[in-house]
Amino acid sequence: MSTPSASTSASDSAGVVAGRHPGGEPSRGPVARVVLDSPLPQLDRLFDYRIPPGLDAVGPGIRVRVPLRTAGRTVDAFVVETADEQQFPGPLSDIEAVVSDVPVLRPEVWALARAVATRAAGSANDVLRLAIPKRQVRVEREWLARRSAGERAESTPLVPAPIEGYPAGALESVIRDRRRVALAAIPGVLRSAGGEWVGRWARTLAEASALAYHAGRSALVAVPDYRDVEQLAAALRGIVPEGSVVRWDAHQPNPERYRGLLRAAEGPAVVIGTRSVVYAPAEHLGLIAVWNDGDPLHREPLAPYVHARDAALIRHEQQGGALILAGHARTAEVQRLVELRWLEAMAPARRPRPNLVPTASLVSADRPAEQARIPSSAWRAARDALREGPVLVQVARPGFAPGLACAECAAPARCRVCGGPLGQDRAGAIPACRWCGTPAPGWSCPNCRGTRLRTRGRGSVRTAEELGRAFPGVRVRLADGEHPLQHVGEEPALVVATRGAEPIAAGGYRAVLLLDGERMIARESLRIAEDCLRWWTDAAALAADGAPTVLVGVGGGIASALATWRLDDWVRAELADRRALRFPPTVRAGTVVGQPDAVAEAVRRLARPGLEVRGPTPVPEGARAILVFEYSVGAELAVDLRAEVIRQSSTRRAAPTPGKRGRRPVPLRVHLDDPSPFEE
DNA sequence: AGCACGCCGACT
DNA sequence: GTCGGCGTGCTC
Repeated sequence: MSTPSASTSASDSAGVVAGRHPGGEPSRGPVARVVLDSPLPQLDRLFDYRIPPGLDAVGPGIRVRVPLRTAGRTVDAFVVETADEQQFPGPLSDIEAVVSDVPVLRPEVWALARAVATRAAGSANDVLRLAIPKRQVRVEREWLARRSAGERAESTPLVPAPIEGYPAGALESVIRDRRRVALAAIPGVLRSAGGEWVGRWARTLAEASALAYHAGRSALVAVPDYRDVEQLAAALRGIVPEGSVVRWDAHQPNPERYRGLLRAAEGPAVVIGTRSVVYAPAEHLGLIAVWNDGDPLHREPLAPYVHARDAALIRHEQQGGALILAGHARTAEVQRLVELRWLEAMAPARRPRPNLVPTASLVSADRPAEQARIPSSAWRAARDALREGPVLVQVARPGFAPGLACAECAAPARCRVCGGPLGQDRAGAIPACRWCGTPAPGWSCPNCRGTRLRTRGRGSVRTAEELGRAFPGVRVRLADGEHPLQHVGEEPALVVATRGAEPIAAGGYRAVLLLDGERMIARESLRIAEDCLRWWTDAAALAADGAPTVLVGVGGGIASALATWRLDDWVRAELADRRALRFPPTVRAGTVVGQPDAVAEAVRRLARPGLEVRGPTPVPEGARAILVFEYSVGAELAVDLRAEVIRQSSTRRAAPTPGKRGRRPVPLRVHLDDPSPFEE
């Protein structure tokens, strides 16, 4: 077989269809082109339907129901556009009903969904699911009532403040001239106009958003999690009118999300939220910003798996406006764009010089057990700082003991169900698997039949207990996934937090201890160094100005990059290393998973210069092939991959195992820019 | 997904 | 002669 073309037999089949319906003259009259709400890849294109007399409300963006093939079967659809003449050559069916005449699919969002899906070899439908929350009739009625009453969300505009910490006027001109920048955030915390303590980064992005808003445009800001959304919301108070801020995150109940959609579509707004906020409606886009794009939460786990940063780049190209990719530490992806001069690098007016102390050596044999993990310099820093205020202690893992081992033979204790490591949540708790959660009471060692367990490593709970004993009289507070804590006051306290769960302290921490650096950096992953720098800089950024941050147990280049805050030098070298190894993001990589013969056939048909195929290799779901390819062939490859998915989904039937009828055919799953082949 | 169309074996 | 097997392809 030769290389498949994207439009294999489009003209043929159109002819056949027209021939089959000799009575079907292309008709005149109002026609709606709709996108069907169906997961089938072969239905992921526009369909023409006649707008019957009486359905005057049909217009772009509204939700309708349409018949599909047989009477009785109807599906939901969004009207993308209306026209006077049909494009489809056969006879058209009528739109069956208008579900709601509120235009919820805005044209700019449709264009974005289509482009994002095409680039990722996925369905625009799947993207629309992220862009448009479920309809809420009550919310819609309230909104319509308010609107017909002539109420507008406008309130008195506030005067935008100059953006602090960057060269005078620099960031302002980025918003005004709609440029795109890689922004180095300034570490530290400050009090927002509303009196709450927030990271400086949040203030900067709030001010940038306000500038866009005051120019009569919308700003979209994507952050990793709801805690960051709250910081940003706090930073925006007093900077833009209350009614102009829309929150867009999964933590919100659906009615709130739907209300947010309607509000964002209404006109200029500052829409802040987690990854899917990049799909929020914004007819006039003044700014799209992504905070901390290295955080894995920006990866969308639903097909077509598009990273918020990538969606933001596409949206910027389509709609213009300023683009800001900001973080304390720059990602390799952003560094690549800086080196291509597609992004300008923008640094603070003065290089931040946090008081950072790496301590490589940990050996302290003759000290009490509680202190063994903490070098004396860090110990002194904590003790001194605790006289003045809160001290942050960052650890790698939650719980009491992240690992357990046989007390006799020292073999690591593993889960009988999945082979994962056993751990303990509390001292003396029943051991449980850290991967699947299965408890393991009455454990016995498969190696030596021993039944006693010994702890390996220290989680947040154990660290907190030990520090409590070491600093009698000091309040110890715990912050991790199970014990969420967003703010602490300025009274002395030891705050033990897992990475990423650090609360903000009023006035900043008087000292920060990064305890498990050695353990964190030891993990095997392509981006582990990048991740560590992000975890450490984000924690160091919570320190009060001048307060010491001690990185324990890590030396070498990464420690000095952190200590000197020369983070861009470091990521430049990192990207160079990856280029030498042909690793992302200097090339793109993707995976194709499905039945072994289907995957094999797909990769055979996709072969081309600029594409390297690794595998297929067996995986639980069948087989997986890894595609490594140049950016220059990405667009074409995605289109051909998509054609292959459609071809297989409409021709392939039951599994090749004979005899077994009705076996569901495993669809071919495509995941472009999948990081998994490079982890472990 | 459903469902129609189509081209080969045993029935009134 | 035809009823019906489910393989193949389409859904405006």
